[in-house]
Amino acid sequence: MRGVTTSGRDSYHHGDLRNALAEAAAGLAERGGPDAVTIRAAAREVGVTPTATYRHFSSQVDLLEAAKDQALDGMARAVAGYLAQIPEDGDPVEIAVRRLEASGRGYIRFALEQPGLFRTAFCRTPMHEGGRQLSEAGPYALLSQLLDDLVEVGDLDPERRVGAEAAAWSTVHGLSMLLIDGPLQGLSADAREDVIDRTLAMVSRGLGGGPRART
Amino acid sequence: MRGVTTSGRDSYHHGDLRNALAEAAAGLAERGGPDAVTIRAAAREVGVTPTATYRHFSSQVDLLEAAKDQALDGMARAVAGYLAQIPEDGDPVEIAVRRLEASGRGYIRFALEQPGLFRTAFCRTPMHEGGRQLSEAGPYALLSQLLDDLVEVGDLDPERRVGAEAAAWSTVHGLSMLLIDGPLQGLSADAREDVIDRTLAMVSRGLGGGPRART
DNA sequence: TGTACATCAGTGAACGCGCGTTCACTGATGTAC
DNA sequence: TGTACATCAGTGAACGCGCGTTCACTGATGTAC
Repeated sequence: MRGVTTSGRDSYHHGDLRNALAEAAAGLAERGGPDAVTIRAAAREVGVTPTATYRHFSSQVDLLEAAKDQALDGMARAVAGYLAQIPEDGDPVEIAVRRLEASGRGYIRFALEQPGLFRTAFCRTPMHEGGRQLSEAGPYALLSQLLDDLVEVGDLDPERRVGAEAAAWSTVHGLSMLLIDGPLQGLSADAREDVIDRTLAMVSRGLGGGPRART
Repeated sequence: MRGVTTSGRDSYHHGDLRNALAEAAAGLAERGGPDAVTIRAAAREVGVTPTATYRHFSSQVDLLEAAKDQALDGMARAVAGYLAQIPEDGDPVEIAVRRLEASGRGYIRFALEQPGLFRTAFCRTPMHEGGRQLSEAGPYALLSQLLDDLVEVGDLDPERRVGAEAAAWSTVHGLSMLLIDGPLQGLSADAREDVIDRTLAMVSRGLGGGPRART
């Protein structure tokens, strides 16, 4: 019955189980964080036997990593969204500074709006063997570009450019953590915005220290 | 046999079970993070029935919170240790700046040396009802004091003093996370030290922006 | 100093749960001829 | 176009695990008289 159409969705063969499971895993992560991503729960959600999962994922860790990927994608989208709001014309220095700030803001916003996904994106995973994930990661590359722009535009001293990714990322990441799980949890919306503004300003100042810092 | 002495350690009555369990919980956290803190494991470690735990802790969460407290204590000690190394005499500005830096360094060191405890100190706990933990926490109070000192000494503009706790803490906390669980995991010891130095310098600059920043 | 008894701090067995994973299987699909 | 058969993607039952928690209990402790 009704197994006739729509690419075999409810026939014996699912047709797209891997993606369906990955999305279910992301949904579980969104609602309950990394701990909620279990094979049985994902299978349940899709309406399939737990065993079926093993046709597409080698283990629970494998499934969790799929959820993690989805979470990272979501974060990248959020950051890109904020970045896109910055007008492209005007003073190049201001643009570069505002773009960096916008990316940080997008990062933090994502953490606040999707804490489950955020936690999943950064949850521990049984070691990938070989830490080659440093410069390859999307967010890292984007941040690098933004900082390069800052140098090119003259707001960031090249000598201070080294390791600036880590410094900027640390602040924004740490603030996200403290806001969603840590001692900054209970802040009112207003207080939160203020803290975010001030913290991002500190990064701009501490990194650039260019002309704008003296305004 | 040998149940005669030593404050009844191996008699039927343990004598100090609560503390023993709390310490066992901390040990579990040290080795395996917050997830390793279970009632059964703690009881096993102490050599006691799981049920006995319920004489001293109302639930697993209660026990986990004890481990969390121990972890926070350990962190406070680590920070205090670094702080104590800064000489008390000399240029007041430099002292204040170096003290802030030392506290950050102690924080990060603790995270690197005791990742299990660090994760436990900041793990999620089923809500304490009423977020009054903001200004009461030991680390927060200490940080506040250090920043006040910075203002008093003239290196930190009072206007920038507001919310500076969050900014400084965020950076140091975020860097810790990225170093132990995140994309900065694979760094060599040297690279790690460099990143720490540069990140702490960014904070000093971004916060103070006082005379030292122009050296 | 001795005894009766309340209280306290443990034991031991058992429950139900959800989990990851394995196994032998069966229904659906697609391909060679 | 039709049929035989290999392959693939699921099912269903079962395993063993460690967990949190409850229950009725018992041995040890300390206190009143």
